[in-house]
Amino acid sequence: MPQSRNNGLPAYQQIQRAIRQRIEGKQMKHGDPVSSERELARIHGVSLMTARHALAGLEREGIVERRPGAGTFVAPPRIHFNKLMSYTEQMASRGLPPSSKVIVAKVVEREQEIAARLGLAATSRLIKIERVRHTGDEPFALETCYLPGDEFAALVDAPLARTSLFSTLEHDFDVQLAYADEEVDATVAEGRVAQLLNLHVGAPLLRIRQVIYSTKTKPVIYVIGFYRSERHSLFIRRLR
Amino acid sequence: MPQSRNNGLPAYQQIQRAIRQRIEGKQMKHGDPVSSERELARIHGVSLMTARHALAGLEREGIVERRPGAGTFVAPPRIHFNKLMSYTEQMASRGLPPSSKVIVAKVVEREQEIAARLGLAATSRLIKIERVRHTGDEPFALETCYLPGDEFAALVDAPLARTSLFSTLEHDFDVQLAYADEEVDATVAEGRVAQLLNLHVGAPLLRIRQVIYSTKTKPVIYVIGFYRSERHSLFIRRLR
DNA sequence: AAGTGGTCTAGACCACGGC
DNA sequence: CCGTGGTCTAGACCACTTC
Repeated sequence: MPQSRNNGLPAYQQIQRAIRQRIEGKQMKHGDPVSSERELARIHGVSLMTARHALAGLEREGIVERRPGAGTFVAPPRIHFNKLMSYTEQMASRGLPPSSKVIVAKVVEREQEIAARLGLAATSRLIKIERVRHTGDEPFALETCYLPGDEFAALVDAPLARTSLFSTLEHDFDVQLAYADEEVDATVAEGRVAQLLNLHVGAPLLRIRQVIYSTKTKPVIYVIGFYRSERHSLFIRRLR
Repeated sequence: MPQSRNNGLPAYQQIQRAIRQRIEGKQMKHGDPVSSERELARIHGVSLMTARHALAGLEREGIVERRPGAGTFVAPPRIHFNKLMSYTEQMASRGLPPSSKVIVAKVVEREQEIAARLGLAATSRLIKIERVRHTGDEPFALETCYLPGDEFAALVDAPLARTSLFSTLEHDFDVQLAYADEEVDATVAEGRVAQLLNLHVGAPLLRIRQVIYSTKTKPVIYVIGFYRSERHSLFIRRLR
C-alpha cells in the first residue's frame, strides 16, 4: 500500500530524506559507504526498485556516488555547481556573514523590456529593488531585481536589509523558486555603477542577467547584476 | 532475457535512441505527443518500468516533457543549458559553419600551474593548442588548450583545422569526455589578445578557464578562453 | 565466493487530465 | 469515463568489484 499513513510522502523520497539528513548532520562524511540497495530495501520495507529509485535521485543531485560492483558512497563535499542560491545562502555556504545595502526599493512603471522578460504587459507595475552586496567592507556586486508589482506589492515594506529575498518569498509569499536561466557576459564599469562599486571607470565587470522561475514555470524575479571580476568568479559544471 | 542479441545496448537506451532520432530528424516537433509509457512498452516488447526508465532519462536531458495525467510531449527547442559541447558542436547546433585558425600546436614544458590543474607533475610535457575561433570572418574567441603530452603526443600532427578536437579524442584516442568545471570571470583585452581578436585595448572580455574530465574522472584538457563580450554570451541554468 | 549496482519483468493501485 | 504519468512489489539474471 504505497504512500499511505506516511506523511503522504512517497517511500523513495522518505529514504532520500533519511540519507540526506545523515549526511547534512555530519553523521556521515565524504567517502563513507551508504547502505546498499538491498539493505535500504530491507530496512525501509520496500522493494529493490524503490530503494534504487531513491539512490538514483540522490546520485543525480550529486549527493551520492554509485560504483558498480563496489557500492554507494557519500560524494565529495560538492561546491554547489549550477545551484540556484540567494546571496545570503552563498555567503552562508562559505561561512561569511551577508552584508548588503538597499539603494532603491520602490514601484516602477513603464519598464517595458523588463516587464516582457517577466511575461507581463508592457505597462505593468514592477517592484524594483537595488542592492549593493559586500564582502567585509568592500562592495563587490550591484544587484537590481524586479518582481511583478501586483503580486508582491508588500515587498517594498519588507525588511530587505535584514532578511533574504528568497526566504521572504518562500515563507511569506508561499512562492517556491525552482530554477533560473542566466545570461552572462563581460562589460566595463562606468558612471553610477563604477561609483557604487568603488571602481575606476573601465574596470572589467561580470554582468549576469537572470530570470528566476517558480515551480509553476512562471517568471518571478528578473535580476541584473554587476560583479567585480577580481572578487567574484562564476563556477559552472557542464555535462556531456 | 535482457540486452542480448540487441547490439548489447540496454533496452531503455534503445527506446531513447529511437525517440531521439525521430525528434532530431524533424519527424516530430515541439509539442507533439510522444508514445505513452504503455504504448512504448508494447511496441518495444518491454515492461512498463523499462519504458518509464527510458522516458525519465529523456526528461532529465530536457528532450521530453511529461505531464501527469496528460502524456509525454516533445520539449520546446532547447537551448543547450549547461551542456559540454565543443566549438564545432556549438556552431552546428546553431546551423553555422565552424571556422578556426590554429595559431600554435606544439609541445611545451615547465608550465607548472597548468600541469597541476591537469593533475600532472610540474615538469610534465604538455600539448599546447592555441586557436582563434570565428563567426563569419570576425574573430570572437581565443582558446588555448593543454593536454597531457605523453598520452596525446600524436595530436600535434592531427588535422586540427579541419577536425574537432573532441571528436578526435573520442574516436582516435578512445577518450570519453564526461564533464567540465568552468571558472568564469571578466577581464579586458590587452596586447596580443587584443590584436588576435581585432579589439582595441581595454575592451571587455569574458574569460573562461575550464578543466575537462574524462569518464574516468581524470582531467584531460585544460582550456583558457577569451571571448568577445559583444559576440558571445554564456547561458546557464541553475536549479534550486 | 559474496556482495554490489544495472537491467528487467509482469503485474498493481493511485491521482489527475481531458473529453 | 478512460488514458496518462507516478509509485510500488517481489522476484530475476548479469557484470563487476572486493576479498
